[in-house]
Amino acid sequence: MSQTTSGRLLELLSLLQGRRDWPGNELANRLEVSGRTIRRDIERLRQLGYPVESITGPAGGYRLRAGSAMPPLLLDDDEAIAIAVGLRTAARASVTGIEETAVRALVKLEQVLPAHLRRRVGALGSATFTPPVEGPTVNPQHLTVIATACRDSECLRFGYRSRDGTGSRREVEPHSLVNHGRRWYLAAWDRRRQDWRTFRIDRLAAPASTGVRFTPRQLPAKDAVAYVQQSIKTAPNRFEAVVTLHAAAEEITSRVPVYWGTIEPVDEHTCRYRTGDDDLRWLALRIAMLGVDFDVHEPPELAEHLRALALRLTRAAGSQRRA
Amino acid sequence: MSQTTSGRLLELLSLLQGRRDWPGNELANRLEVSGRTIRRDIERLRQLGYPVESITGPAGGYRLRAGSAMPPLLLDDDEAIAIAVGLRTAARASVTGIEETAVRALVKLEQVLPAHLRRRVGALGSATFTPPVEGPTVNPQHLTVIATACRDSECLRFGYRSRDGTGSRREVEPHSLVNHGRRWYLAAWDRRRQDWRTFRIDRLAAPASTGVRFTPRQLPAKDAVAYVQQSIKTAPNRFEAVVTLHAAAEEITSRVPVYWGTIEPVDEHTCRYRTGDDDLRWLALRIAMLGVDFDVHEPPELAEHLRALALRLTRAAGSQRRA
DNA sequence: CTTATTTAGGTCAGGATGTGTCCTCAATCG
DNA sequence: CGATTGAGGACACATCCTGACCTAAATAAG
Repeated sequence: MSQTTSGRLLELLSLLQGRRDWPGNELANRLEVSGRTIRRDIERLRQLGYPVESITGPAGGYRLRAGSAMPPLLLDDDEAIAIAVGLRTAARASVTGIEETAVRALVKLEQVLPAHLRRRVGALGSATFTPPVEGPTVNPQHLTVIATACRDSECLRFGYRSRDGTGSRREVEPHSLVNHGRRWYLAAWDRRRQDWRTFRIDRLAAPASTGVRFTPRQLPAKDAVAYVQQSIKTAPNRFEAVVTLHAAAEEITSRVPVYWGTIEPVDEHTCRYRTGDDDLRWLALRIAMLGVDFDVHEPPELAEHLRALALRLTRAAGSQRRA
Repeated sequence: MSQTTSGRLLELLSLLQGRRDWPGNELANRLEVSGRTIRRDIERLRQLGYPVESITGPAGGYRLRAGSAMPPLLLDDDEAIAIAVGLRTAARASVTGIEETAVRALVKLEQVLPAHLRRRVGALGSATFTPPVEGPTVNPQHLTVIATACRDSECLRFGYRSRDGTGSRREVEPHSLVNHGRRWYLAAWDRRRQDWRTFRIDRLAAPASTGVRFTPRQLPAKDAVAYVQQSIKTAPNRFEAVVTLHAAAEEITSRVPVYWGTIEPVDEHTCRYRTGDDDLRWLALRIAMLGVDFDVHEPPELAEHLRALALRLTRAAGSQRRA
């Protein structure tokens, strides 16, 4: 029984996080120490920078307030799972600009996530929402494997399906994981080809750390984001749409995430919308979902697709018995 | 300088969570203690149940492994934000079955989230994805306020817009927050009406804790979920759709989350899909997104809406210069 | 194989620290 | 006003923590 006091401090923190108000003597009973020690422990927490409020009088007690720094979070199993799942979706979101941080936090969490919880997260992850019309999806498992390898400078091996469909096995020294547009990219040094490459995460299969350490190289660019940008600027989406929306620009902008394209006002009641995607169905739906009238200028395939879709809807509606 | 050792233990844990491998003497430098003390601290962590692996020899060091219980998570600012945002989306998801836990974790986190971080989360939250055609959205801020009040047995005050559109101010003793279908409900004792009520979270405005404590009452049902179910079973969706899909049932089931309706096979190439929503546009899109041919049986409004949509799409496609 | 590096851990001495008991004060609620 | 609850000083005692020093074992590189 040596570090009872450190352990007790953590337990105390955990109790304070789990409920708002704790009378001192209840804490004393739980932790099996005298009330005086509890007061001293509270003082210790305060000195560590975690503000504990206290209320005197009957119905008084202690309460952990928000301070200026994050205290250690003490989570139970379910909460840890919820956080893991939440971070996975946040990492996948490609909306908020925190995807990379989410992955970093996920790496930190997964490193210490007990095995039985990891299994539960995995089970939930697969049951999780699969968008009906999906663009190629990034596997959050892959993200963490890759981010971990980046963080720890360990070589990675994976299969890769390049743009033209040919497959290959790669062995790389991963540099950074970058979220750009709605996609994830890995900037890495390809060991066989002896050169820098970027890989789209949704195109790679079964990434695994080889366990081999490497000494990080200097990326031939200002930073990873810049590098990825310059590597992919030549290869944007398969379809680039230009449409005129019959609605005010302001009305639309609030509803379209920036990464989904750009809105320019034309006049008070119309605006121009540019957006791209590899998948026509997805592209069409995105525009249709806006719920306003519009005209398609580019590309011809989109118009084609819309006509087909319209036909399908008309047929579906027409098949109803009542006119 | 008294509780240097507890503080140092936390710091050590934080370092070990932030990177994989740490040579002992680097830790010693960082924490400004001797190597012997580091070894002792590591031993302490192990005795607290946090498995620290060690590798001897050159290029050796310490490494925090996953154990059988969650260690305290030590997060930096950005990570805390990512987690908060992730939990918010997880709470809103209504897909995975972990929404309630996500809210609980969120409450725990928000209780200790420093003010400046809270502001950043708020900013991100508002910038966050707003679905183009949205059902009534639940404000995650409301969720945490309500969940906190439930946890701490504090009275709540809020405005409520009932089904028929009339508004009222309520003061309640919150009992539980329940996620059901795609919606959130609050089961609570209405103080003015002296009776139990359920409230749809997306219908209430500006919930705030009054600070008044109450002693929890017994809910007149097995549990909160049961209570909410029995209260709402009379009032499902505004529109209930029945359609026949021209695709195999298996193909569809994998792509439709259960709460979005039921699929029954009809024959090898067709199946019946039942789903409901308050919003026709949303309902229509959900079916259209499946990307298969279909026939609408119910309701007539849906057929109407589809025809209108089809017309819009045809016009949009036709307006292109090239045929 | 040898050597250098790194963790493991025993021992010791001296100072620092944690704990319970006892006490007085201050704040708050009914 | 009285009961309850936190704040915190004082003291004595046991415990613990730390750094210094030492030896052993594992491992990677030459």
